Amino acid sequence: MTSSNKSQRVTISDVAKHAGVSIATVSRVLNQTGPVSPDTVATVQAVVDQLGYQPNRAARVLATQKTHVIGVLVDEITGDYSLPLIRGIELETRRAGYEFMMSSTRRRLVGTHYLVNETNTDGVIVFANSVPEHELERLAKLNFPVVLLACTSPPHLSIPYVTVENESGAFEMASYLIETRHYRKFAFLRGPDEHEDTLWRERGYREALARHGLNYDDQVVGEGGFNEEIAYETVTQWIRRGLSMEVIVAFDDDSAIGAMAALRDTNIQVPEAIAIVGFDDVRLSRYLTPPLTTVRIPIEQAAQLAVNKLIQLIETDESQESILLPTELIIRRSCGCC
Amino acid sequence: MTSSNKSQRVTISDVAKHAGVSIATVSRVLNQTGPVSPDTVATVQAVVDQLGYQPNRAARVLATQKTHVIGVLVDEITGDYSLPLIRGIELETRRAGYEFMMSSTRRRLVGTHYLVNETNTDGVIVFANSVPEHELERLAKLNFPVVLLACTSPPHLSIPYVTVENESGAFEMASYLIETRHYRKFAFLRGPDEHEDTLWRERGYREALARHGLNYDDQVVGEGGFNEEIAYETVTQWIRRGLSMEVIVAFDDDSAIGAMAALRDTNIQVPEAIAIVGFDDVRLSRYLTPPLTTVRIPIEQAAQLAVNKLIQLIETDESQESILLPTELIIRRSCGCC
DNA sequence: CTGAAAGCGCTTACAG
DNA sequence: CTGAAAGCGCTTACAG
Repeated sequence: MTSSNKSQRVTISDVAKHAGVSIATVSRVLNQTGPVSPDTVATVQAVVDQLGYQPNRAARVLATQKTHVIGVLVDEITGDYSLPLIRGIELETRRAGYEFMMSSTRRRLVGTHYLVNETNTDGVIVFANSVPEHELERLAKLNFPVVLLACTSPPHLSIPYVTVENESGAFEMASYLIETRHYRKFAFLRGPDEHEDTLWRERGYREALARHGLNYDDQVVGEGGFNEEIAYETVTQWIRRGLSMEVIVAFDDDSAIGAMAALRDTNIQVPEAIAIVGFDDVRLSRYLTPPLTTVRIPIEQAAQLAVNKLIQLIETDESQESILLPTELIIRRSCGCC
Repeated sequence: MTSSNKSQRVTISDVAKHAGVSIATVSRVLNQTGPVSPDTVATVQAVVDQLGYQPNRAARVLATQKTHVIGVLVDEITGDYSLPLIRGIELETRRAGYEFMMSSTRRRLVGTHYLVNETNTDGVIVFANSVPEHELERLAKLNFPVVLLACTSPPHLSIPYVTVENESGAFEMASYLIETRHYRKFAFLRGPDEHEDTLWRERGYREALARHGLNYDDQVVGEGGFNEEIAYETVTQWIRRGLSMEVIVAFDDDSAIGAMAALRDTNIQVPEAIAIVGFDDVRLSRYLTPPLTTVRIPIEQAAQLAVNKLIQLIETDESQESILLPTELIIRRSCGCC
């Protein structure tokens, strides 16, 4: 091995020296800015290749005030929706020649700033409720580019966002269950209140029930927590207490999975005795026994659009309207359809 | 909104001015380096808080030659193993006060450098075969910190690595299938040759078969591709051609899932007619019907260890031995056990 | 304990 | 078409 670590990294001065030009000229050919004679371009290029020169990122960032990095703030990297989300972000940032830095906010060290912020990115994507409102306010005050993913903006901030039609998705699901499957006795597994999805989905279900003369509040309602374990507990309690229901409507697939496990462990047949539906359509859902009826949300596409919107905001300082992506009802056996 | 974007961001000079000290002093209290009087510390801290000052990252990086960012190179962000991998990396980098940048190398633009490299990170984690050997050579020549994850080092480079005991995992699985389940007719769904896991697992299976007087090459062997679709195709062809087997041994869970689908679609009972086993133990596997017998690999833990090793390499320029994590046989119904 | 100044490696008006 | 020089916002010897 050669001596110390990075001392010998080749810089723009090295290239300039070898090519017999100024560093300004090297910079110009590298960035294809300003006029340079073809001969000069050729020599510089040759030297760059020969030396394997790559511009130092920090220096370039400092000079241009652009990082070409976008930040991604999520509450936790867990749950099967995370993967398409990350894939969408990676795909689209790379396509745009950007990089991304992701940080989860949940268990962050108290008192420190977020690891990913306005000092090391050109803008951030904020997933759902991962960042408290006062931080969004701070960023808005700085006029720092932010796009929300999977939630809407606090009204007074009007931050652009990309999310999905939770309300109509829930409405359609409930309508299907009532009109086509003729269910009347529902049990709901809600998500966390902090999570905006919970509110919209509940609203959609309420609305559909009301339309058919049913009252949401008369139904069995419990905590699903967007979480397998919590849902398992809740459903087990329901069974123990002898509550009756025709269908369990989970506010996301993870809690539907927990519910299904709870029924299996109490020897209750799905969907013959009790039907189950979810929300999200994670990869697992189609493989369950029975396969899970659910509402598909286009999370990868939403992530890609959020990236595009953010980059546009960064580069042009303007953003068009926020985006509400359609959801799709996915009928499988768990709802008793076939 | 205030005028332009980032012009009004507060810098160290602003803090110095407000506090009536030099920027050197501000820097000293911020970094807790060098001696500063308690009074000065207090005033500076007050000004920092009041102005909401956060040091510019690029400037700091340029001055210190440390990014506090590690790079993660993967071939593609897909497959269920990606999630624990990312989670492990995020958890451990954050714990160490680092950030990470991830980039997939597969569909990268030809001719450009990797987006994540020695110019914007202090070191990189390279997953499996995502980076060609000549690039590893280039980084080694620069003495740039690299840790391999889920593969071993090219012998002449001796790069530290963290991977799992694929060979003994495969050996144990095969031994169990032969000794306890008494299978003799195997069909293997191999992974891609470029993927080192394929080689080690195959070696483990060969060895176990040989020990029991069976020859690997006499068995049915086909492409699983670490991929559901490819495995589905292969198994469908096997059935169509009337090949017979007692158990399908997939080199990863994704191909096991594809195999299971193929058998279901040809009305062959698992495990009664043909048993199936996988490798990895992704989240889905326990939910399949029947649940999948497989070899669990501790991917999240491996990722965390890789991060630790890399950071140690960055900070002390030395690395202890490479790590081979144990695997665990997970027996479920798909192998015909119960 | 504190400050003036050099330096990190680039980009970009400004002259020529 | 090309170069000298200022500047981006920090850190860190070096003096005092």
